[in-house]
Amino acid sequence: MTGHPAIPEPYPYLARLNPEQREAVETLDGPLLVLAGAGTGKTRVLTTRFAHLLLTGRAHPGQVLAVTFTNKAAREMRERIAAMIGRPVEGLWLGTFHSLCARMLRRHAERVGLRSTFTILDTDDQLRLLKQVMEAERIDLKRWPAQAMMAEIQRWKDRALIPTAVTPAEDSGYANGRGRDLYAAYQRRLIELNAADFGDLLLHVTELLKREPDVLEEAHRRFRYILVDEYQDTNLIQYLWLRLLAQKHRNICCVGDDDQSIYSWRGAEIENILRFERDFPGAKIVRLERNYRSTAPILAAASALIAHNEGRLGKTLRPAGASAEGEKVEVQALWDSEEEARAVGARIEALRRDGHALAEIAILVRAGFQTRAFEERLITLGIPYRVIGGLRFYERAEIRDAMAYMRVLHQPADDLAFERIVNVPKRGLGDAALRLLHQTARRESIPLALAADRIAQSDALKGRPRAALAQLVRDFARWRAMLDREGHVATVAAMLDESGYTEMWRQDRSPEAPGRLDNLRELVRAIADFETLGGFLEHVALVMENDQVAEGDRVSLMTLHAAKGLEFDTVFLPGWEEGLFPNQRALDEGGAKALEEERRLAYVGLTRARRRAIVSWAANRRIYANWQSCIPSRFLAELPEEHIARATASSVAARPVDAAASVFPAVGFGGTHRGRVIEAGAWEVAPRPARADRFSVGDRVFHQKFGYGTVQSVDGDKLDVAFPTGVKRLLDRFVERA
DNA sequence: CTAATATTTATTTTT
DNA sequence: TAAATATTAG
Repeated sequence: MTGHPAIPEPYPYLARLNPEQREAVETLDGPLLVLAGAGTGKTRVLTTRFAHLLLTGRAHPGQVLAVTFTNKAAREMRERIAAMIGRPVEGLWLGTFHSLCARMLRRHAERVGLRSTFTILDTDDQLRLLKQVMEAERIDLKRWPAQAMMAEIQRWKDRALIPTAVTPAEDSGYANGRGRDLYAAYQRRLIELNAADFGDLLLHVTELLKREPDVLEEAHRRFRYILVDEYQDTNLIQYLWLRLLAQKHRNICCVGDDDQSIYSWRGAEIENILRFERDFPGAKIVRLERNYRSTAPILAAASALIAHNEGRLGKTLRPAGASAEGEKVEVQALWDSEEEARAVGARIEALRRDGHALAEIAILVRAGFQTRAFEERLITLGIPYRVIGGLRFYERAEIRDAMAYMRVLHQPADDLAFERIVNVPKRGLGDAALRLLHQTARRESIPLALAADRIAQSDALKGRPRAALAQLVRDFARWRAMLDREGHVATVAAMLDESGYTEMWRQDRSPEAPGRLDNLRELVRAIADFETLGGFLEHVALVMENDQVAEGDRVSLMTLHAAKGLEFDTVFLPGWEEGLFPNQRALDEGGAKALEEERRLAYVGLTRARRRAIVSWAANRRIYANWQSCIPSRFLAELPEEHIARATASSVAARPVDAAASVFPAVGFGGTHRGRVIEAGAWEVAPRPARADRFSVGDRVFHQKFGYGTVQSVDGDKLDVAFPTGVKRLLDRFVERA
């Protein structure tokens, strides 16, 4: 890869780059767009470029602003830069849009009416607050769900619109056109609570950069070079923020892949990357097209598929090196989602027998509910797996409760937190007490915590509630004093104990309770990693840590969205049916544009695979209550025939009742594929018995695996059958009359 | 305040 | 269908 071995290279790491990568690293001045296809060494370019800026003396660590979308990406980049430099680098402005904005906003909080201790609200708090605002404005929440209003507010914030900037054209007319007022009231409440939601972090900072020349100047003085990862996923306000920061020096390098833009529904505007050249005149564009990840057939399949999209800058992935060979991409037609799960399970077993690591296998689905069938099958087969995504640690109720205690301790004006814990554990402070608290707080314009103090000293409440409230007020005063003397770790531990919160879970007899106590212990342990309570709270708000420790050799199960940025030797892509993928609802909402985004999702899925991609679709799928027969996804027809091996399970082929089955001719099983015999047994395909062909108790039956047995009971299509090896519960279609 | 009952709604979710 | 949420009754 090195062009001139005779000339000594002052920067040896450059020699490890291919020419395009090298160009992307060495073009330090002026705007640069790096179009980095999947698996083309994007992260390497980004980190090398950062290190190069430092090592050439172009910039000090604090003069580079590097933005990512996820904390994971930021962490990875930080580690790789440290590895290249040879030591951890201090003072980097490297992080997510939100964490960088939070950092900037804390410096200038007072300019937007906040204090630097402001709380960052999560989605749950946001919604609760908005509901309160809407109730106060006498909006009928049944007619106008707060959820929808929240979505609209978020859309406005993504588009950099403060309440006064919302024009009728941007207003959907929600709540009889009162959306804008509600938005304004919501923003006022946030300031009163000394709080900001996620959108505010960018909104406030962008407003500051626009309005306050000295803030902008300071930023320009500081940031000489800007690096942006995943540029295709930026929304309008992120784009504006970047443009404001970059307008002076114009040293902005954006890395992205328009073909992997899959977050438009979160406000991402693919147009940002498509019109980069117009936004930054004189911009240079470098394309990274050498793919170091996947085999030629996988790349050919992915390329052919994505070529069906119109709005793209255009790139072709070429296999790097000698990976021109490889297995064809398999396309399997199965009877239903259960057969699909069995086929995938059997294939995984076979891979495992051949010595493949389970950690190198992933099942990528379009929608979360699809994982269930696979989970059940993997459990049955005893194959370890992990589901990535889903519940996050900091979203669990016990963690959020504990966090609320800490928030009240740290920032007594945090009414949302106070409200959450005032009666957790139960203190006899119900609706009536809460209403009184709110009344007092509103009348005197004070936070709830302070109102609690007033009420405890007055005789507005009597008996048990009054004593409980007084106790809570005294407790918080004591914990706050303790915080200064004994530090945050000891204080939080004491607070959770003395408040009775831990005791509440100890008393709880539900099966989850012990796990929750474990989580609480883990939480207290995590606090020790931070110097201050404020630092910890910010971490939790912004770094909703979601990556489970990759312990053990397990199959990964996740959505296609969650898979972006990951890679595996073997990737299963089930559920390629019209309606599911491409998703009907997405199509209904977004039309042709949405179809292209669905296709990009398919592209992302395929390009996750290094060596093997197995796509499948099921002719029947149960949607809610009833079964529905499915048509194969149009994406299947867009795959290039010469790189594809198609197979149709006999259960589908035997029943060419609909158009679905006739699209692919049956190939049957027991055929050979790349020289290996696929045993029919591995597919566990059996003809379905006709509807009338029911079993009754006492019937003798035969099963492929368990042999002969006797039917013990019948429950719909499920049978309990006594085999010599024991009683098994199975579906009637897997046994035949003996 | 809790428990039973009715109602709703089911795509993706980087922060 | 089934889970989550909202409402109502006790």
